[in-house]
Amino acid sequence: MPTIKEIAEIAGVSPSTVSNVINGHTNKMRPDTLAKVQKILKQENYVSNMGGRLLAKNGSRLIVLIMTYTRREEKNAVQDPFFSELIGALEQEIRELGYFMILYTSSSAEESLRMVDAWNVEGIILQGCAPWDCSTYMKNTHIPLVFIDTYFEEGGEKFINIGLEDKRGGELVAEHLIEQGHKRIAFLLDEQYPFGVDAERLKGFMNIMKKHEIQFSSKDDFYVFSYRKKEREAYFKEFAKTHLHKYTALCFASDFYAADVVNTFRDIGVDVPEQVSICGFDDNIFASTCRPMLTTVRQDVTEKAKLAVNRLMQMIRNEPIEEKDTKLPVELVVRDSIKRMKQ
Amino acid sequence: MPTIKEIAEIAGVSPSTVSNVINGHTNKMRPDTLAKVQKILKQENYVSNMGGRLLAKNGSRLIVLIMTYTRREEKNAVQDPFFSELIGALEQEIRELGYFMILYTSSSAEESLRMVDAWNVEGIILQGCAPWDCSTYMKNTHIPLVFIDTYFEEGGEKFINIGLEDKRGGELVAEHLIEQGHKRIAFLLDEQYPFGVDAERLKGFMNIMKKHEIQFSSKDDFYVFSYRKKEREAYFKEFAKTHLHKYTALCFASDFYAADVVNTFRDIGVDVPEQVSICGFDDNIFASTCRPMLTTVRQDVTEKAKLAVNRLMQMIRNEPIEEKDTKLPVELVVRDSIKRMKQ
DNA sequence: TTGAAAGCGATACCAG
DNA sequence: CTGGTATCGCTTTCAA
Repeated sequence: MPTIKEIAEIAGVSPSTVSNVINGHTNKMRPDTLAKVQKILKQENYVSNMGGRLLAKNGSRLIVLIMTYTRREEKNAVQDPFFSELIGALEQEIRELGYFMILYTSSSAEESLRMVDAWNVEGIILQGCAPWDCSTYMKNTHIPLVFIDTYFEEGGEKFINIGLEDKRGGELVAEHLIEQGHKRIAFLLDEQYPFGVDAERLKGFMNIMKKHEIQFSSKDDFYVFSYRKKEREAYFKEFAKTHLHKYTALCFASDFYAADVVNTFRDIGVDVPEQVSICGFDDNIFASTCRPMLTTVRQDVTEKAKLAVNRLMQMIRNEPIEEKDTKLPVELVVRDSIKRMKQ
Repeated sequence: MPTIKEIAEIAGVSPSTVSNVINGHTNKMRPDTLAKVQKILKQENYVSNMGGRLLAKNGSRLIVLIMTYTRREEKNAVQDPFFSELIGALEQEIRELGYFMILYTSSSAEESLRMVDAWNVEGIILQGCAPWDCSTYMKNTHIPLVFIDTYFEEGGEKFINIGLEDKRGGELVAEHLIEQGHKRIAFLLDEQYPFGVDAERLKGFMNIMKKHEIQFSSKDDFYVFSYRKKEREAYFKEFAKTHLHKYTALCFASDFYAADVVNTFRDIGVDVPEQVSICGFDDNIFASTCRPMLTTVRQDVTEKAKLAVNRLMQMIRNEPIEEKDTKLPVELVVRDSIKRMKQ
């Protein structure tokens, strides 16, 4: 791995000239020196030493993806195909732009930011940040920062976020169920006091229920299960015994849980959708890998990743951002887990 | 973010002394200077600048995970929970050791190695490297390098690898099926000429078939389907019509495909395990998320990740490695996808 | 149009 | 025991 100095020597020019060629400061340069240096650069297989770059305060070409798992800390979290698809798509975008991706699961905002400083990171993509943590990040760094799927407590209009029409998704679910003749519907979540995407999905759902004057009480028809597999499945079994008779349809904020319920119900002889309809959210691999296949709301994770990186690049290049909070469209995908009720 | 020089100034010592404190060269140092510097380091929240470190040829604290997708390039690859579990576990280990992880999906070995040089990477973990590519890596770098799940074409004894008792896994499958009274068994793969883990799994399977003198011809009883979802499912449906009657059990080299077959068969009214038994491999989330749940061979991905990082650290610290090719144990997990046949 | 030199932050050697 | 100084590779400013 040759250095700039060595290249310069071979080319018979000074290191500055080589540096200029590399960095494209090439407007007032004689074409033949340019050509000569470029040729040697290529032929010697020059790779710029990142240590030098960093130190000289040139860009580090480093983007860090910070993932903060708030719950589902167990294997679930990491086995969730949403994460791997996101990571994969992000990495690809970043690499194709000539950047490198550091993956960092955050224990604390402070720690994350220390490492951002240490590495002179050019941009941060933050996934799974809790609303109350966002401002910690914003206050303590001026590095370009893009949130993914985040809803903010306050001052959110200053943050750049790539999210989803979560509320609309919830509405789609409710509209579809009502259209299919369902009138007694429950919503199940893994969090007593939902926030972020789950809260929005629920909100949209409730909006439509209200609009159509269908009975739904967030006290009686909203149920909370555990994110831990064993407890969750026990809960579903219990639910089947004690509450299921009250409903014709059950809604979930993710396919992961919806698929789990379908399986658990099957194990105890509850037929989906004959005895109860189930609706998921995300349209990830679990939706089509489950039988019956889930009716669900589709989101395009790869698109989300691409947009996040593009937005970040705009910030890095100091371009103005017209749309700070992007909400990608959602779409209802009708499959087999919802039964049409007799009117 | 203060620099060493600034810390030195505040402490009233020289930069060298501060550096010595940071790097633990502290044996011949007066305890009070040590204490003083340490205090200021903490109070000023010192974070060492990685550019400086890199340039001074101190460790970069960088580990790169290179993932080479050979096939299943589509969403499957990246949605495969194996990858996310591996990535997650690797990141955690690496971070806890005070290192940082760069994630890089490789287009070519050369490109990967250029970036390894540029960043002064301390260690490489290589997942999914095809046998014929391994030596490219080995020949062109002296950076510590650990392979995951790799079988080598030749000279493999020089490589450090963390793998699985794949062959034993194949044996377990065959033994179990035979024990359950199956005599007509097919093996299905997504590759005409399997290599790596798939080849070993198949080999182990065939060994046992031969040992028990049960008919299995790699010409007639070995089937190749496509890794593309649509084509694959079409293939399975066709298979059900034309070949299924010849077998009582079907073996796969991954839960991903086994679960897919279970679902596809269900769609066309083929009952698993009543009409045919199915066996998977990996015991990942698809195995227990599928109905009937899959009988399969368990591997511990997290353990694999931990071992890989530990082995890499040994190499980085120049410690001798007693075991170059580690094969983690496998275990048969009996669930519901294999029927006991009448003898 | 090109080059010399300073400086970025951390380390290590050697002198005191 | 501590500090001065050269060094790593690259960028940038300014002078020629």
